[in-house]
Amino acid sequence: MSVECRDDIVETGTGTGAVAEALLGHYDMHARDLPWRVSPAARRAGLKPDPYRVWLSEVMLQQTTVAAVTGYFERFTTRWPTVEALATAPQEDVLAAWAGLGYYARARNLIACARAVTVDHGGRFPGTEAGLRVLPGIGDYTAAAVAAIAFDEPAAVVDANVERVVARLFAITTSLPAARPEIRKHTAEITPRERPGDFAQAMMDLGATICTVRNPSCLLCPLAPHCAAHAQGIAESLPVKPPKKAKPQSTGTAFWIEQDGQVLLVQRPGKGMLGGMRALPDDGWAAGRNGTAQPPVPGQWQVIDGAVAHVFTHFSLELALALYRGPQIDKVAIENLNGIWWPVEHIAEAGLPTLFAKAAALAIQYR
DNA sequence: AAGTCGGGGGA
DNA sequence: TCCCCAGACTT
Repeated sequence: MSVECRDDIVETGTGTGAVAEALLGHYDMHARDLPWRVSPAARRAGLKPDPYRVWLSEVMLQQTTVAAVTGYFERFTTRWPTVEALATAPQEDVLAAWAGLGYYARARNLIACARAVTVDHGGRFPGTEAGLRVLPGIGDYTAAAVAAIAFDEPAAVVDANVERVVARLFAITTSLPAARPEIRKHTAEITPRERPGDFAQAMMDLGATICTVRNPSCLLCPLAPHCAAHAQGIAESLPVKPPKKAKPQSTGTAFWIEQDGQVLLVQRPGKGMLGGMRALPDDGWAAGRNGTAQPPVPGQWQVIDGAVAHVFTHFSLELALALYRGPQIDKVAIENLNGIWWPVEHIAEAGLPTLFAKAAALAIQYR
């Protein structure tokens, strides 16, 4: 029996492997300065990240870029500095603060998770990956990330950046998602017992700044000597992804009913598209389905066709805007249909999702 | 395994 | 335009 010794395969165990060593050395010099991050220097001096801030940032960052999250993170942590503060906030306030960030189930789960941590765990996040994993809105990735970054667990943190870096490091040509188990196994192999949180963040920094989807900067990459895809000249082609499906086009109408300086809003159903969010009344458009164009009340309407074009994850929407032109409406009767009369001057604080914020901005021009 | 669920930034 | 992003959850 022979033993092959390769410096690009890192042993599991107590030591820091060659990949982790090279990566952490680079991270110590080039870590991004992010609002939720404890710098590697501060971290090594003993400063621990606040699990609440780590968790909040990770949930906000799910399928969302750093640039989009930064402002939201600052506003949330200023307004709700602790998990208990967030847990006791009214749901509508949290959803309104989340407006524009997208994937609103995250906000609903954020509240549920904050309340579970406060009520069931005395305000302290579970310190293990398994303990975190069962909380609302915390999946495989987020459980591993919080465990590693906030609690120093050597968890395998696999996000889209790590998938790309690892697929290239090991020249994995199996297409996603079939390659995921293999990627996870290799990630676990190269994750060090020392500084697992910095390692995870370093991998994500690398994916975001050097090991990019297109035009990776292999000449600047600290892992290039260990990278099988780079050696084969196939880095940019990995990971292999399945072809994506075409997006159907839907049409719908949103309705602007304004009286006495107030506009009629509704709260959308708690699940599904834009669930729980305040919105303009609409005609029931949905994924791959057109709305009826039927107004919620009879009367005279001015219709602006093609007012808003908006692209969702799995379909595109062309939204018409219908402006109510009278006669006078019984406002109390409308309220009984779950309507909310909102001052137009303060529409920005209604927390409308971007689609309806666009429609509202146009309506205000035409009123 | 496939579908649902936002929005914006970069090329 | 197209592509992707610190994914989770449901069916």
